[in-house]
Amino acid sequence: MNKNQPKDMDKKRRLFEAAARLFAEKGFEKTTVDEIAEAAEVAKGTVYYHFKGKEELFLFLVEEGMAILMRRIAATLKNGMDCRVSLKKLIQVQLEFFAEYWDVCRIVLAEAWGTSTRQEKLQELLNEYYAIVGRIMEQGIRERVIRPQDKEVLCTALFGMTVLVALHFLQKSGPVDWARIEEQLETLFFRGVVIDTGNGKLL
Amino acid sequence: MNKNQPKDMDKKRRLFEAAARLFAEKGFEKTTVDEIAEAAEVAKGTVYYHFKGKEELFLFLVEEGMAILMRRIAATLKNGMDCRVSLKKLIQVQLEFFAEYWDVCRIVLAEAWGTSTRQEKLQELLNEYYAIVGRIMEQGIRERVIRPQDKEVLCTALFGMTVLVALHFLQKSGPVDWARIEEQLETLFFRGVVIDTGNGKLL
Amino acid sequence: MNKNQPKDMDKKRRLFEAAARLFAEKGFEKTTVDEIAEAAEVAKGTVYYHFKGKEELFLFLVEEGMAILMRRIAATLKNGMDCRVSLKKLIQVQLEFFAEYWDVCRIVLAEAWGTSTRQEKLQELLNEYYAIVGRIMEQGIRERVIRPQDKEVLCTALFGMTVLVALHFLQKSGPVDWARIEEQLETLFFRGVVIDTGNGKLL
Amino acid sequence: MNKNQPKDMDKKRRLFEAAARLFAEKGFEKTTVDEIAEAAEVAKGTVYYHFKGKEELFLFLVEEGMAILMRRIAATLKNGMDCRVSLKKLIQVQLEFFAEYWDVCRIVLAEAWGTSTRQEKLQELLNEYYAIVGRIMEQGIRERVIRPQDKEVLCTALFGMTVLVALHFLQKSGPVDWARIEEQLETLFFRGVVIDTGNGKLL
DNA sequence: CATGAATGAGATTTCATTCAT
DNA sequence: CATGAATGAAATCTCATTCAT
Repeated sequence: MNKNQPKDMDKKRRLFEAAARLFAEKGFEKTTVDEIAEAAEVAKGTVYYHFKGKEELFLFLVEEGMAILMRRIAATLKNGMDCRVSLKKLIQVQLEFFAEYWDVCRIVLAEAWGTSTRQEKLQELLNEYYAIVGRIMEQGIRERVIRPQDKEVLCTALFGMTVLVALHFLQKSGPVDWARIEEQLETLFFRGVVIDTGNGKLL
Repeated sequence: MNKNQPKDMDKKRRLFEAAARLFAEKGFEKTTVDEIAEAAEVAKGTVYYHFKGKEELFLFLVEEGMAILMRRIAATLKNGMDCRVSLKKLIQVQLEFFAEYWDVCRIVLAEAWGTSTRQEKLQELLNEYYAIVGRIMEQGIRERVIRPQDKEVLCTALFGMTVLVALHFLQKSGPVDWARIEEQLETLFFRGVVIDTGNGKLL
Repeated sequence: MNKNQPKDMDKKRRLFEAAARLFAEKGFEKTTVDEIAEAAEVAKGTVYYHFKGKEELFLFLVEEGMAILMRRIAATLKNGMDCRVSLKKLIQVQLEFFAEYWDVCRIVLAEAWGTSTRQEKLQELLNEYYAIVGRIMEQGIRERVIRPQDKEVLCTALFGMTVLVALHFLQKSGPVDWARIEEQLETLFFRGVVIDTGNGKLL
Repeated sequence: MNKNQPKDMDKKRRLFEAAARLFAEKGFEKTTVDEIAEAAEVAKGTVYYHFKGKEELFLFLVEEGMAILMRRIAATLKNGMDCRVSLKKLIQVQLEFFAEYWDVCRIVLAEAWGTSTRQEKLQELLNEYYAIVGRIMEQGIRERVIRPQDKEVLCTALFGMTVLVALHFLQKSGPVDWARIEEQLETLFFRGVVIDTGNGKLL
């Protein structure tokens, strides 16, 4: 038995990847355990050997994904950083993550909006994320760099624009110019869409 | 023969309303046809008399919802309107719609991110919406009111921030101060988060 | 209201024809009342206006068909006819009938072999037919023209060969040379397949 | 681990046997999957574990049945056999098979006359059978033992008489004298019904 | 470690028939 | 005469989970 053949390679990882792809493509409910096992090229029983059930596999998936995002954010943000730099880097890290973990991202978007246990868990994970971003916003407002506004609006708006833009471009086939998108999102989030007339009036 | 008695009210409509409520409350998959029939106070067979199946009922729902949004947008935007006013009203109509048709929106949001046939239909509807918003952006850019940027980024970003903010607040129980949210989104989208220092530099 | 338009023409007859075609194509159970009504271009309720139910429509169909066959046979056979002529004419009439009422014929073949009420009724009709043919055979045996054999075997064998041959050629597309088939069946039934060696031995 | 206990006996085989019995007793449509599962002493889900659905179970059944008939025919016919012996044995094997597999035969007979996909499969199997019989007829005609006639007429006529006679007697309750029927069918097929007058004239 | 046959609760769907108009 | 919306009993099928090997 050659343990180095792809077939022998970590069945748990294969399950993880197959599940991520399928949940993203068809949603949690429409994806069957049979399909996951088949896509991962393991027997159905193996799913239940590694995970307590479909639900646990799902949570494992999402938690892993969010943990990765969190680690990346933590690695990027330094104490004492200018909040504008923090936000700039945050957008950058987010776009990178969304592009790399497209599947996890779609899963979160698709499954976060109900009231089941699973969905509450997702909300929790999102809230953890909002907490981090919220602290940056607070700092900015304290330092009078950011317009004093409702933190929750700012966090969810930033997340919403970033994630939907990323998803939109990933759904289209063809190469994506991430640098350009990042720059435009940054400008949009920092300065808005309206060209400054210099007279302080928007309209 | 009083056609206005609740019991005489079009059973199809009753089904529509029951389904919208239940799908939003519990999601498409978790809602059973039995429940829909019971909530609509019709026999189970009646669901299949009016709709080819659960799936078709769902699509009917989503199309109706999007049609309502489109009609509201069309009724609000006038030719020759300043594009800033148009955008302002767009945000307003969207938030209103999200709040009023939370249930349908949640369905759309939860089902729009995959790649199956059902989801393609939703993508199509979203693209129609983007087309309308895109025209406003183009006008603004032409009139040098809006910073020249990628239309697609602007449209999806606007939709993303609006929808995720709305969803976030609707998820939390308790009353929502929509006027405040609307104002903040407007400010954010028009002027960005960074306080203008007057010297033209962001950082 | 022009009563002469095809659409207004005898709805009962239209139902009859649609049902015959559909029962023959798909069998009794697989054919739905909706389909019959649609094919006949009448409302579903109309089926129940003219017939007590699906079962009755079926029986009406088969009885009509068998009655036609019986009438044709009665019109062809004369008292005092040579039994060989009778049998010749019987084969002829049968082939004609099978070709003309292919549908009814397929229905009988497909639905006669169970134990439900419907199928017992069919058996009854077949037995009426066998009775007539049986009388010819009896006469032939009495007159020492026909080899004395079990009447039931002779009747069912004659019916079996005629109906399956007819069906086989009707199922193939393209024109059928009925005269040739009739002649061959006659030879086969009268003289068998083996060429007479004149020495009285078959083998 | 005694594999020979009835309970250990392949559940797929138990399903097969239960289905064959029930389909023949009550017909395909009237037999429910619940009944089949109950008769086979397995859970309903087990039916769907082994077969894609009721339809597939049915086809599996018919194919098995036809395969048995084909094997029996192949085992009986030897190369170089006199074609009269071949035909004699063919009738014998067919009658034996019809008597033994009455249930499967009834299914085939009841379902073979339509034009749907299911029925096309049956037509295919019948054509295979006709091909074998056809070769015997050809041989006989070449050897001037069989009256030169349309092969198709001979094959379908032989099948038709055999099957309808068998069915007729199986339908009646009570014991059947198969030897007598076989002998009569043989005489009929070989020599026809008319007593040879020696003068070469039929009429 | 891993398997896959087996399960059964519960879902979706079908369809002959009824009935008010 | 004819309709077609409505019904509900009964059917088919799905699928997460278990468990003996």
